[in-house]
Amino acid sequence: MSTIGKALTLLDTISRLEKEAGLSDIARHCGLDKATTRRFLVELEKHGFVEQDPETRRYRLGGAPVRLARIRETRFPYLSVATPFARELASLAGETVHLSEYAAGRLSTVHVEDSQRAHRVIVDVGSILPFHATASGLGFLAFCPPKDIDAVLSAPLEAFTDQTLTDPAILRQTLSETLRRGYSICHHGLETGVVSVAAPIRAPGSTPVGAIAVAAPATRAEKETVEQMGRAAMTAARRISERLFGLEQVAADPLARRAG
Amino acid sequence: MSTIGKALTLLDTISRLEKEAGLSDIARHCGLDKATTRRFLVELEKHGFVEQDPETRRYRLGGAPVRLARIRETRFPYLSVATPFARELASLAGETVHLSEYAAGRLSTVHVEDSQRAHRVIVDVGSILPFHATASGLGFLAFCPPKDIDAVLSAPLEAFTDQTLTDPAILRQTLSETLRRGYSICHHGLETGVVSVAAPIRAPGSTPVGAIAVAAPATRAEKETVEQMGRAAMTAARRISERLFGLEQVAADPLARRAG
DNA sequence: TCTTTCGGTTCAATATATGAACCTTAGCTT
DNA sequence: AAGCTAAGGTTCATATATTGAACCGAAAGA
Repeated sequence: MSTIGKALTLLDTISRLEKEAGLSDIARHCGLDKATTRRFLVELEKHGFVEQDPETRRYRLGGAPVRLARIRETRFPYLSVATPFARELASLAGETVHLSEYAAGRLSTVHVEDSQRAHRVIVDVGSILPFHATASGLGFLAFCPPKDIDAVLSAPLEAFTDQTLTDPAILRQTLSETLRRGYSICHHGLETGVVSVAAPIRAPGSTPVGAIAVAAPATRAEKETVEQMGRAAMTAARRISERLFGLEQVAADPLARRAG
Repeated sequence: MSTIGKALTLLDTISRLEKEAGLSDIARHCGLDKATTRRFLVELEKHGFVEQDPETRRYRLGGAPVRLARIRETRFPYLSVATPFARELASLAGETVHLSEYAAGRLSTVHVEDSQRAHRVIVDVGSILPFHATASGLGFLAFCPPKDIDAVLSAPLEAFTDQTLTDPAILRQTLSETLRRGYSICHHGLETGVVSVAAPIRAPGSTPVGAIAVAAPATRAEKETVEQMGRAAMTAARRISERLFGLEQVAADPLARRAG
């Protein structure tokens, strides 16, 4: 792997640590030499991607990504467009809603609207959503071209619970159901006791860019409730997609839709 | 410079381009060889820091920084804490307000609340604020330790307008006034016709982490108005700082402030 | 006190990055 | 339509940056 790749992997590792970590800790997590780790950290720090606490000497995520994220957001306002719909969906469903975005071959959680209930599903911002074991992943993948599906299903599929689907044939069937239905359903895929539904956010006829999902405790997931949540997620996803891609088309080609 | 440094500089360059750019364009902007540029872009793309448009083959900022930024924001909620105060300040002052964060030796704009007026100052999210030529920069620097001030003032200082202060002696005086006053004032430092005021966001007795600034057209910047805006910015900065660092102390040491 | 582990550094060995030259395609000029 | 230019992308010998075992001093545990 190239040096850049290693450094960015290190950054990713840091982002996944619960809290600030020391040099040796980070080196161990990344499987890198301490000297190498240090040089990477120093370089990343120079550019603001990590920070070192001057007292504890531990390292944490820096401020540079914030600037980049804000720039991206002004050009492709995924969060600012989707968040209000996520909030609406959360209050409608009374359950935790999360938004994910596809980047670097992975689907990662970029926003969470917590349910107001005491008993609710907790989703961490920044967590990676496996394609085969989450509603978001299935809802996303179902609308991808066959080669992407093949790529995911031909890799080893981890069983996170004893009910995680790992058989490619069954998953293919689940995906085609999802495609037909318009939203995905996932029972206990990543964590036992959680049922979730999701729908992809996408330009018409194009690969999805992310997904919106509702996650509920299984005790509140009657068949009919799940269907309601699924349809609501699908509607939210469609409205977000229209706002993101419909308007962009207007901006790019004003004649396409006058007075839209 | 290390390969990592070069790659991150390239990423920074891309973030600064107005719009998506082609390979040769990017190579020229970075002063790198086309082959090198390409390898960097491929590597950055693998990790989601840049995206390539499959049609135009142009490159743009990717989604990975969004995930990192959200993680950082959950650990250090700078934007979510500061934004409401910025909005309040913007409506109070009736002028554009912007928030900046210090990272990688630079102060960069991470949020903007636009003034409602037709005639207003425009600030771009992601723009870099020079320390000597903006209210944010001066307000930040004034509260930094002397060695940081020396470092900035000993480097060449660009004159962005014919009124930009570039004389280190005068700047030192401006900084000490700012320190005494609690907020900075900058007349036509970066752009002619703009007057701005700013105050640093900081833990007590510690180096600032950013600044909040109000920017107004010079035609609306009477001496008294400027003072009012300055005091308002200072108040906003103080309240943001308390929320950020006051609460953190409580969390770290619950006995320090019971029933806060 | 002794031991271990920490953050951080050094330098010879070596793996990696580099860029001139190249290819192919797309658009423009003549 | 041929000819030209510049685009994106690739190759491979060369040059350079990366690597990691061994090292240091400090600090935390035993």
